[in-house]
Amino acid sequence: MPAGTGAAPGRRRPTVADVAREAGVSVATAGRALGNYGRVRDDLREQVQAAAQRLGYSPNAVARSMRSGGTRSIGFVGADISNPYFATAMRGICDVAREQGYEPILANSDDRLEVERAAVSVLLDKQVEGIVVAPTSVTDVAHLERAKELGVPIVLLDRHTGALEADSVVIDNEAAAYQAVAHLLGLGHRRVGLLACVDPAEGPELVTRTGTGRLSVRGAARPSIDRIRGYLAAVDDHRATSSAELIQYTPLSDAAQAQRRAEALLTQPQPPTAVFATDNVTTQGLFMAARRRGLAIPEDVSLVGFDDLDWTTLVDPPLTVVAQSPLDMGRAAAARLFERIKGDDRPAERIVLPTELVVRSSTAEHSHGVRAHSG
Amino acid sequence: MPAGTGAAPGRRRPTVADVAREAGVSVATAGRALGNYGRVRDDLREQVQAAAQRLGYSPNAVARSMRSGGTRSIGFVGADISNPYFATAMRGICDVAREQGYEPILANSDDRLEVERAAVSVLLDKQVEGIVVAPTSVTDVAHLERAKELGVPIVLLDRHTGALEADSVVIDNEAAAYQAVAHLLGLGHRRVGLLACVDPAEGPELVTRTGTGRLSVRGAARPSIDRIRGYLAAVDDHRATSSAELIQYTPLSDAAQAQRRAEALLTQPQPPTAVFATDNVTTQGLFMAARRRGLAIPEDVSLVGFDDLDWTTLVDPPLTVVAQSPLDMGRAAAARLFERIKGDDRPAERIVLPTELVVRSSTAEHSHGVRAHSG
DNA sequence: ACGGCCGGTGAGAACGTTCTCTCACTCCGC
DNA sequence: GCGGAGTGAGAGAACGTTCTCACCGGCCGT
Repeated sequence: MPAGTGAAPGRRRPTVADVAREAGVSVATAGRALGNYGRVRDDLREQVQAAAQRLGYSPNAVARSMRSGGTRSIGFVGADISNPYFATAMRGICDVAREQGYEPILANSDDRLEVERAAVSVLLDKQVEGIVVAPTSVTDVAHLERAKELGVPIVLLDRHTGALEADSVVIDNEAAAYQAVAHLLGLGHRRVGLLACVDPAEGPELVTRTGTGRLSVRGAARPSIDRIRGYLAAVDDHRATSSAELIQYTPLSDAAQAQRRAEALLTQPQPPTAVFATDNVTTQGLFMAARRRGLAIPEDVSLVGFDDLDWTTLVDPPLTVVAQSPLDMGRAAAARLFERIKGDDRPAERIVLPTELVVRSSTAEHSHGVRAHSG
Repeated sequence: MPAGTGAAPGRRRPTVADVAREAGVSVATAGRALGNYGRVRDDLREQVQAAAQRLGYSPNAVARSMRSGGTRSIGFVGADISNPYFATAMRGICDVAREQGYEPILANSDDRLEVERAAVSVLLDKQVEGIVVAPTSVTDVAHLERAKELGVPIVLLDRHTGALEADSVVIDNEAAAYQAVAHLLGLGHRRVGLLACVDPAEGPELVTRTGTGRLSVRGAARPSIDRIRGYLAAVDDHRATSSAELIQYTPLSDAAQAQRRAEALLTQPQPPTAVFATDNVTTQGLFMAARRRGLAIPEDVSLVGFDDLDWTTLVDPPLTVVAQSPLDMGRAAAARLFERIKGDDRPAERIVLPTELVVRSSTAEHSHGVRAHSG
């Protein structure tokens, strides 16, 4: 028999029609037997399945999607998959998707709005059934609105926005930052620095002094902004030093730049005795800057970082950090997405996952600092 | 005008037929105007495009794929996207794919063959045009063979196999390991330990003593096996101590287990004075084990790790490592894949990317060791 | 015994796009 | 003025699957 498992590359895939012919039944019956829908006599079913086996038939998911509308694909749009935060979140999304029999399509936005827009557009054209997105902008959400209009549910990861009626999976960034900074202030530090992950051009405009002399931060609920807000609130509540010189800004995903900004922060005339970094890149930059400047941690300067990557316990001293779980966040986002895909139409929900301040050895009492303010 | 940008969620997407009706032309003409094929009169083209704009038309990629056969999707199957190696490789793949107008679909295999098989099968059903895979097995490749038969090119990442005629992007694992171990031996170490990433049940069976009294490793060209081979060759060439007690095995992606094995290695009666770890997980376990046991690096024990993750320069002392570039490997794999997709049918090629031994401060001369063997 | 019901089958439509084929019309040269 | 070439539009097929519908036979109830 010449037909069979020959290895001609690019051979046309057998179709239901081929199987039907081989089994001597109609296309409809073959379809029913293979697709497990409708009713087929048992002997015929086996006959069809045997024929399918012989021909090495497997269904064409594209044709199936075309007919039935469902692609069993979802999309994930994040800034950068090589960032451990997104990589781990993606892992969580993949796991849940696989349980549901779905495959995720990945797109990097590099935190650029036009790239994100294009990515979402392509995903919609590919008829994904839902999208998890860590949005670049929390104001410019027309492309996400369009997805919703087309009936494609959106779940926001890491960032929440009031501009879009969509589920989101976030942490309480303000509270987490507040807790971290309050920890430092509780140790007696009065000059606490901040290394924030915001475009440097944008930063100084965001933080302004109000009429009452306090610093405040404008802007929508991006994680870094909320973390700045938490920092300012803690400093304010504890009547610690509030000064623009204690704040440095650095763009996302630029470790070298983060380190330079950190060095600037640490080497000013009246340097902070403790610093809080708002994400894993700035944390790394901060640690390296302290190292390079020969500062002893925590004797010369206390450090609190963000994200509990595994290297934080490998360094000396182990770092005090705010820990979140991107794996759980990815899982939760995907789980919520599948509820929506299955037709859940409750009002949009904001799912807030817990963070934990993990106190290690990079923070200590400020020995020669101002005494706690007397009442 | 009631029709327009109403926000009824789940509204049917407009099709070419809708646009044609709106523009008052035939479906064929609308298709030509929108798809930029065939010839259309300029005024009609503009008319159609205006109608499309009005209706918010965008093409259904599934239907397009169905008709034309190309899905503009590729697949990537790796053990675990949350592993920095795979995450970075995926980034490289994504970048090249985007340049080509393709989207990658991601699947984790967890290094389990049956999961990998299922993933490849689903990808094929989804009609991906090519697959990059970091295969779990280098012998059981029937599922990859099937892809090739269907005309879907395969590029192997990280692992090469003679069992399949397919391009591969790898590093020279044996040479890299040899270089690392030779570096240690050159520093005067005679008892060099190995922490290898192989299933512990499998490990002892792989490494056996030959008739000439040498240790040798069986098995196909998996990275860890080749690295063991490089280790053995270096030890052998330099007539250093070759002993089963100097080798410990640990399964993939289990940092805790890796640490335990590393401690066992370091605390035996006659411990090694230097250790080589074969991948990033074992490197981390090794470092932590040395730390926990209070061993000074490099005074008490020299360490060489694998993979230059950013934490290797954050720890004290900075680690000597074998560096590879998963980003470049991902890029190269994707680039090769697209050549294949475009019809390149040259014989399969093995693309070997360079590695670099980055000497930092975790390795030093063995001070009180045995003198170099006299001739 | 006959009508209706039901399990089981086949023919064919439908999904939305691309592509082939046909045909009408225009313009040019002879 | 007429034929041929060339341009551009429309009708319809095709991709592979699922689903609707019609049909056919047997069985049951009356």
